[in-house]
Amino acid sequence: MVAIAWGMAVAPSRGPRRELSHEKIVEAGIEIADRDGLAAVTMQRVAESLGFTTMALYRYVSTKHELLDLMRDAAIAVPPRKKLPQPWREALRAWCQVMRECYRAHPWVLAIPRRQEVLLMPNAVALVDLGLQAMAELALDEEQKMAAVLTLSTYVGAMVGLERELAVEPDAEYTAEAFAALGEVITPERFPALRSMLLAGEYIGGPPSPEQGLDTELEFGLERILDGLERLDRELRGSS
Amino acid sequence: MVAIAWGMAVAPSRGPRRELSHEKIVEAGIEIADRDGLAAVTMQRVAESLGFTTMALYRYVSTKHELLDLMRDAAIAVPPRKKLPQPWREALRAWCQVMRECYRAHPWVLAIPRRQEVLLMPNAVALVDLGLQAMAELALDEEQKMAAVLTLSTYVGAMVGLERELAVEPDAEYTAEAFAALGEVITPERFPALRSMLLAGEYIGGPPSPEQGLDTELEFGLERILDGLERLDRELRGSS
DNA sequence: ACACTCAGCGTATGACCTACACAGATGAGG
DNA sequence: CCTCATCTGTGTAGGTCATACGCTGAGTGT
Repeated sequence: MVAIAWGMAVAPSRGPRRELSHEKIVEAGIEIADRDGLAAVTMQRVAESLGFTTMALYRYVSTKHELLDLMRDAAIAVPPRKKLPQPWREALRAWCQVMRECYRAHPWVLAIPRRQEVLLMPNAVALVDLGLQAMAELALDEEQKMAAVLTLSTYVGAMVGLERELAVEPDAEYTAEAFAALGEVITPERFPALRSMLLAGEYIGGPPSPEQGLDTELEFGLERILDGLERLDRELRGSS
Repeated sequence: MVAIAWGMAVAPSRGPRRELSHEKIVEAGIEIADRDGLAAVTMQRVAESLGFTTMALYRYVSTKHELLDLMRDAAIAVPPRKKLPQPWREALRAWCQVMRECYRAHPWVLAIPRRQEVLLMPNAVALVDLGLQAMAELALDEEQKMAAVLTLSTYVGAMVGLERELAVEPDAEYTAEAFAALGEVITPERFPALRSMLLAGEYIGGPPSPEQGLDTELEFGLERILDGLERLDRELRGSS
């Protein structure tokens, strides 16, 4: 499966000529997911959008989940030879921006459960590499850099994921009246810290978020993490 | 649905006595999810584990997803009157620890797609409140505190979620040999930063992770975020 | 030329969620 | 105390999915 993603799958030479290809199938799947969401990606629908029967797909893909994995990796492709700005802080911001754009363009990616192999697929690897490049000038050791890459990518993915999940439909129960009604159960003694904020409408996904997603919040967390990395970098330099 | 979670659902007084209850159903669902994973939670199986027919559940829950939402909120209950240590940094660490334990005890929680309403359910609210309590002494304003709560909870959830996803089964393709084979496609010019680390086995989920999950990495990111908050706090105090 | 291999198709099976109608229980109002 | 609207749990049935299996015919290495 990793082999397929790297384009190393060996096409058999014996039988009839293949009319489909991994690329076509993956592309069709992505198109459907982009338009109608991951739930609409059904073996049937992918096949018929290509003009084939459902079972034809199984000559190329051993399981639906394998198709999804391939779709993910294809969807998170980084623009090749992407140049990162300087200094490292700007580079990491740009890197996070790349991921954010990927996820915003293909939000369904974040709903696909991950297995270990996906970490070895080409675009996942490329993304990690780019993150490491961004941190080239930092004084962290390799293990720390890898942990930082993981932290940032996980964080960005999770925030965009949350944003999309919450945005699926403005919920009928998530209104000002509902907030007010909750004022009765959200008593000061049970929820000392939260009560005032909730009544003021200051709550997750409340204003100003509805329009702009969780952009402000994502930005906030991102800057904290970068600050944290900066401090670590300084400490490591200082002690050497 | 939010009403059900808050125990404010009005039981009708007209018909036959109810033999089931939301609590029993949710509990049965949790038990199955804990034992066999979220995929095993099927209306049929929940019902039969209680000795009823599938359709009986729909008198209490309008949709399977509603049951899952209720299960989540029930599963993330914080020990009541949980005391947080001092100072704020220790408090936030403890808060994250609480979440981590929740997610480790009920990993399936992280696989349930979230809708806006879930943010209004009692234990979700309690968790936010606890996070805010932990930050009481910080100089951040309310919006910043809320963003910090969101950042930390999202981050911890995502890391534990990733950990569980990757741990489902040690993948057959994720071995030392596979790494070596990838050495051929992971060329220095395409992946300048990564190559040496990959060959040294220093990669996400590689050693020392297999045994201990992503604990080290989670800890790393957490400390960076806390450092970032500390810096922001200092800046806000300094400029006042 | 032959035999083996493989592509795409049709059919079938077994989960699963959930809509709908039914029979009996139960309590509110006269 | 009677009556009837209301609600409970049940049985059935329909629709959607993933995918196993066997078939036909195409193309290739020997």
